[in-house]
Amino acid sequence: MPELPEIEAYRQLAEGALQRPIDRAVLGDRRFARGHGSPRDLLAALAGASFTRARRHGKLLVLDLGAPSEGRHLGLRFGMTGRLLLDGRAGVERLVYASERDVSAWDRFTVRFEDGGRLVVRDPRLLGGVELDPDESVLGPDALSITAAQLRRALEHSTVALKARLMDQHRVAGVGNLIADEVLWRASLAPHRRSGSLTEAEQRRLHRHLRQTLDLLIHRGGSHLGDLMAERVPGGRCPRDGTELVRSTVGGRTSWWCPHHQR
DNA sequence: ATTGTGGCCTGCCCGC
DNA sequence: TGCGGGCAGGCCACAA
Repeated sequence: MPELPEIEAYRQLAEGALQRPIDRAVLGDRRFARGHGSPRDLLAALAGASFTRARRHGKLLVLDLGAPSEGRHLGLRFGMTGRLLLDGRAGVERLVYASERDVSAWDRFTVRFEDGGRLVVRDPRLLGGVELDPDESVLGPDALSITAAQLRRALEHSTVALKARLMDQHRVAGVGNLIADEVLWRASLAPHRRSGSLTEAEQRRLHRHLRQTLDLLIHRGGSHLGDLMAERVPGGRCPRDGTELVRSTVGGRTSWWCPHHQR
């Protein structure tokens, strides 16, 4: 599924869409328009403009707009099955849990450029969305660049499960279910640990593994390429010590973890 | 304010 | 071979 590494790949792909005059944009499904503004206003802001910058904040891809929509921003979300395509090229090859079929009926949002090219969000399940001027202030620090002090503030004084807190986009932006399992496994921390119970040493360890893991997965090319991924199945074993992994629900999400070394 | 829960959405896999 | 139930989880509305 698209987590931070995939969105980063989409961002890099979208850089190829900058400074290209937009003819018009089309919504393949009205439900894909999110936020308070009307779909009409969203499409009107794009016509005749161009993208000036491609940014990423957690799992939100933001394309800044130039004249005549200077100061406005297009936000793209990809849910768990959304892909980004530019001129027919995909941002990532493989997306776990998502179909890899090439079905244009799943094109929920298309930006047509005057040069004939297209930027497309293809999302079978409609869990993603497009929004004009998304409120970025509700997002926590980006997980890739978060400082140790910021992570400590995101975790402290809470009895909520550590994993739930880590996945709360208002606290830390960019960590999804697969990466949360991978990071906690690497940091030897149990997902159900109370967020505020971490010692300073554990906080530092988690911070180090969070950034290292994201960096690693970006370079490997996907959130599904973690060392734990293949074992997130019944009977799966810890790649570190061979212990059978436990499956439990933490923060409403399926979690796989090692009862031996994750404490 | 904080926290937990259920619903949305639909392709895919498994068992019958 | 076809069919139906269950599963996947990011995000949001809603309740307590």
